[in-house]
Amino acid sequence: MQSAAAPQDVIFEGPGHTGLTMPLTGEGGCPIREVLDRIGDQWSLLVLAALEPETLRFNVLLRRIGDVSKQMLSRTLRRLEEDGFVERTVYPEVPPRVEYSLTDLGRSFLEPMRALIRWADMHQPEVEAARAAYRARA
Amino acid sequence: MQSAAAPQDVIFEGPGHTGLTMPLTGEGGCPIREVLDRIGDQWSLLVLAALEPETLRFNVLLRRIGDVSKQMLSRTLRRLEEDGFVERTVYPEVPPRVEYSLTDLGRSFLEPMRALIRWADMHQPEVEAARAAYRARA
DNA sequence: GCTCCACGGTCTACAAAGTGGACCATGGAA
DNA sequence: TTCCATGGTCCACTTTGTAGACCGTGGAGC
Repeated sequence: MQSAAAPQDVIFEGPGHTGLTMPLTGEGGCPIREVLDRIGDQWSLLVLAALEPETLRFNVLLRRIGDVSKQMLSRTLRRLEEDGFVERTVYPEVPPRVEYSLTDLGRSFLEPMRALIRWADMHQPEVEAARAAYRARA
Repeated sequence: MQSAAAPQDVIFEGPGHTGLTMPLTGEGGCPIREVLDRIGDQWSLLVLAALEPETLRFNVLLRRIGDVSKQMLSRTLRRLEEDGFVERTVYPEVPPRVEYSLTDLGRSFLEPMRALIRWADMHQPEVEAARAAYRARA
């Protein structure tokens, strides 16, 4: 539901894109906040990226990412499962085997993410330069 | 610098995009982590969006976003300034006036962000459905 | 038979990060 | 004289994340 723009709403529109009018505050549904709720945490994005090429088990994922704690990985995966980004399959064997894989929704989410990652990769030198300039000023 | 792919590296590549090979771990420069360092926090993205249409003063920004604390807004702005996304201009008046505006770098960053926000807007129903299904299963 | 390991987690202290509100100096308006 | 607004910082408190112990099961090695 796309309601009329309130005075303080942001009209987030750009070349070649459909315009998007939205509030910034938490009360109404703000798409930016939606995005942040999904990927704004430390780990979700890394998990999705790790699962992109292949289905992985819990402990493999843990080692692949490296510095995530079991608890956070567990939570992150549950939230991603809840939101329909990731599918969890339990094989009732001993020792237990649990596999995580991307759903179509999760896969489609990575599409726009790629653009963002490429941006970061391309503009990293500019960011570094800005930081150096800032340190020099201060 | 784009080094050769280690076995556990993710080859993050998609239709119509330049491939990107990267580690997921924190040691090497992982572009995903770069992105997260920049926008992964609660507020940076909202600040950038708020500043997109117009230059704003500190307290206006504070009220516009609504539920950000002074401290966090202050920190967020300083970090964005440091990274070259935002420009800070102080007018030596009384009471003090400080204005924040986007730099070209900041503006260019919002470009790929738009795609992500549109994704969130478009796929929100699917996410809701996934959540409902999850609750029903549980 | 006895010990040890791997599996996918959860639980529990502890540490780090975020919050809301008080506080600062200044000058203009009421 | 009192009060407000400015752009912050500082402090106590709460929330969030971390590292590591722990769980039950079964198979491998001794």
